[in-house]
Amino acid sequence: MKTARNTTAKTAVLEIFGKSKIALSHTEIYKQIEDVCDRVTVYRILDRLVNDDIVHKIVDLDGTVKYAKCHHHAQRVHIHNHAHFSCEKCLEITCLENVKPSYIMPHNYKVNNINFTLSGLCPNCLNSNI
Amino acid sequence: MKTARNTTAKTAVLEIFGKSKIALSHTEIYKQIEDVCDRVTVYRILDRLVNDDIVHKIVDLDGTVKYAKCHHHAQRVHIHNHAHFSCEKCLEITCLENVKPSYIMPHNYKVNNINFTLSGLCPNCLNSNI
DNA sequence: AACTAATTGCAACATTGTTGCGATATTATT
DNA sequence: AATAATATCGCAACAATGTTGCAATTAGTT
Ligand SMILES: [Zn+2]
Ligand SMILES: [Zn+2]
Ligand SMILES: [Zn+2]
Ligand SMILES: [Zn+2]
Repeated sequence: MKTARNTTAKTAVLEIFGKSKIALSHTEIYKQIEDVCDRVTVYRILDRLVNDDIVHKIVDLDGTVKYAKCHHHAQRVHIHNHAHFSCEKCLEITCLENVKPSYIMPHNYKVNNINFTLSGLCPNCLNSNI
Repeated sequence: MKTARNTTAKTAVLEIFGKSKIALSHTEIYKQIEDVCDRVTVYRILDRLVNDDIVHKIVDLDGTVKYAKCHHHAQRVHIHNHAHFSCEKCLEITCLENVKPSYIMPHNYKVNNINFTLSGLCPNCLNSNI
């Protein structure tokens, strides 16, 4: 049993997540705190935050990896089965916490987790497109 | 208008896709034909096959990129909106051509494409698990 | 203050994918 | 069959992203 520590770098990363409404990549996070710590440290902090269920990892349609803070509501059990929206124009990824797909699976598969990502135009880009 | 050519390398790649029931990564393909052509050639062939709608690109939950042959049925319009299954044990990715999710989106989003990937145990690994 | 273990920095490495360019091979044309 | 046009290839070099080992640092505890 290891006890997590509150380090300067970890605090900086959490502050960035607190300010952001969208999902962020390792590079985007690192650029904001390159004077605080090393690249590798950011990777390791993100790993730990994912393991501790404080942040979840999202893989975009093109393979880009991003991270977003989890919203734990009042639920005891915390599962990241919500959908994500990937804007083709501004490339932002947003959590769609309330969008949950329904589907019918063939037999003989055991589904443990799902990943549902939609792409297109986000509200911002849709409006500026008129 | 450029006319595609049938080269040795392209034929080799298509043969591999013909034999495989599951999606394949660039590396998996290249390993089978490294005496035929260069790594870069495999990348370029895959790009072209995707553009020509002969193969489709799949990004796994962990960011792994794979490719699978398209099944064009009798439909005129060809859209890759089917789901994929990613086995957590054998790591194989399978196309679930008939699984299509239904969902409700918030307003102000324009959805152009969806990516729906389920993970868990495939029929093979489920049986060998008993 | 001293101790313990989590965390960090750095360097080195691995994997995956891209680009430029001269050489080669395929296809259509004569 | 020879020629011409150009799609494709090989190679080398580069870029982006992520990982690992290990010694040094630092946070939390006693
Ligand atoms: Zn947008
Ligand atoms: Zn999310
Ligand atoms: Zn399996
Ligand atoms: Zn598929």
